[in-house]
Parts: sequence; structure tokens; C-alpha cells
Amino acid sequence: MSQRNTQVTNQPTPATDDCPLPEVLALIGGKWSAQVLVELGEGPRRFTQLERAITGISRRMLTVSLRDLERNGLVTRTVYPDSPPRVEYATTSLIEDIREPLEALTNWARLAAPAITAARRAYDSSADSPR
Amino acid sequence: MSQRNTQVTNQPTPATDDCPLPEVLALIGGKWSAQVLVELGEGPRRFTQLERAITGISRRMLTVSLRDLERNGLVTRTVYPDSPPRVEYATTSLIEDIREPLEALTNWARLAAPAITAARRAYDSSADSPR
DNA sequence: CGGTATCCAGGGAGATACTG
DNA sequence: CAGTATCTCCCTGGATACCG
Repeated sequence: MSQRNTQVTNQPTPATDDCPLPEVLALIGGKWSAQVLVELGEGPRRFTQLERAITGISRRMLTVSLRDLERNGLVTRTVYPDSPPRVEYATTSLIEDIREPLEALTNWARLAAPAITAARRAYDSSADSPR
Repeated sequence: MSQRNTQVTNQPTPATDDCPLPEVLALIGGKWSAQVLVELGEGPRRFTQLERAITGISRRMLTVSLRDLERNGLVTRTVYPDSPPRVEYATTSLIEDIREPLEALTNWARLAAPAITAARRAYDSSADSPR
């Protein structure tokens, strides 16, 4: 008898339950995943290409991010039996449909950045003491 | 040389590429922020309203999320000097412009969910042998 | 009602070293 | 070139208790 949860949520359906937005953000919300996707959006890239394009990323985190994206079907990994070894990463068709929303978000970020900075400053100086 | 530095922002911010997508995701990429925004998108809400609408959130995390969103100028907090105390949260105009991209992402999530699940299953079963 | 304060577990992420 | 393997740090987020 696997009883779920002893919570008293007898409400029908909370509006946020069927909202998969947090799950999307979990997919690409990692520190580097978004940048990897953006870079791969330009076209297929090799490992070291990505490593050099994304400032500050380590080999490990690049690997982890790529594996994660690959696991979720967002990028493909193709190994060419060359010497030296050559591996190419590319976005899948799954990505195509979020390119535009993602670009919209990026665009929004550029426009909203000043306001956000101002809001932060105002909040930080009024809420409590600096330092 | 190829210094394309036109801004006077001498902040110690991590000078990533000129792609602010990661920063957007940092704004709303928390576990609950997105759901709070979605809920507030329906209209102004009180604290306990939010707490009950968002299944699984704790008081602390709701407070933290709201404070964070408020600090970044994405939501407002209005205290009415009533008894019992009454506090209302609402989205700011900053949010208006990302409502649509966010909804697009949500929509994409619904459509892509099966493919993602399948990709995960395939990856997990083919990557290597369990055990 | 609308929060804070405190403690604690888990994992995201960095640094470093080694490998086919 | 394209990764793994550890080890560690620290931040996020959960649980609980208390406060104005």
C-alpha cells in the first residue's frame, strides 16, 4: 500500500501543477547549458571549439553539460573514427522550436538589464545596510 | 586591440559573452521563481494564496523567491496596514515582455515532454549496462 | 497573517591529475 | 583531441520552530 502523501491537498488542481515551465528551466537552467546551446545553435561544434568559445568553462563542466543535453535529446554526439579523434556536437530538431522563445528571452534581458540593475541597487540600499 | 568596450560598466561581474541568457535564467531559474511568476501573472496575490497555489513550496522558499524577484524589480510587495496584516504581491511591467516567451517555453515543454522522456530512457538503457 | 531564524542534506560546480 | 576520476567547497533548498 503505497500511500502517497499525508498532505491535506484535497484541492482539485492547483494551477501551477500542470505548468512544466520549471522543468524546462531545469533542462537548460544549469550554469552552462544555455551557453552550450547558444553556441551549438550557430552550427555543429567540436569539443575544444566549445571549450574555447565558452569563456570560463572547465572540461568537466563542458562534458557534464553536453552529456546532460544529450541525455535529454537536445544535442547529438557524433564520433568520427579519425586520428586524432574527432567528436562533433549538434543540436537536434527538438531545439528548433525553442530557439525563438530563447532569443526573445535574451532580447528581453538586454532591454531589462538597466532596470534590473537599478532595482537591485534601490533594494540593496533601502532594505538594509550595505556591508 | 579588439576591445569592443563601449559601456562604462566597470563592475566585477563575470564578463561572459555578450549573451545574457544565462543571467535571465539565473533570475527565474530558481526552483520556484518561475511558478511564482506564473501565478502572479494571473493577478495580484497574497502570501498565503501563493503558498496554497504552489504545491510543495515551503514558507521559507516562497519568501526567498519573492524577495529575490522583488529585489530584481520583477514583482512588487505592498503592505496594507490592516489587521490582520495583509500583503499583496504583483508583477511589474518588466515582466510583461517576457510573458509571451515564457508561455512559448511552457508550450514547448508540453510538446517536447514525450520526446525528452524517450530520449532519457534510450540514453539510460544504452549508455552502459545497469550495474 | 506573514513572515524569520536555524539547522542540515544534497548536488552543482571548481581544481587537479590521469587516459585512450 | 576528448574525455574520466576524485576531492572539496559552497550554495540551494527542505524541515522545523519561533515571532510581530
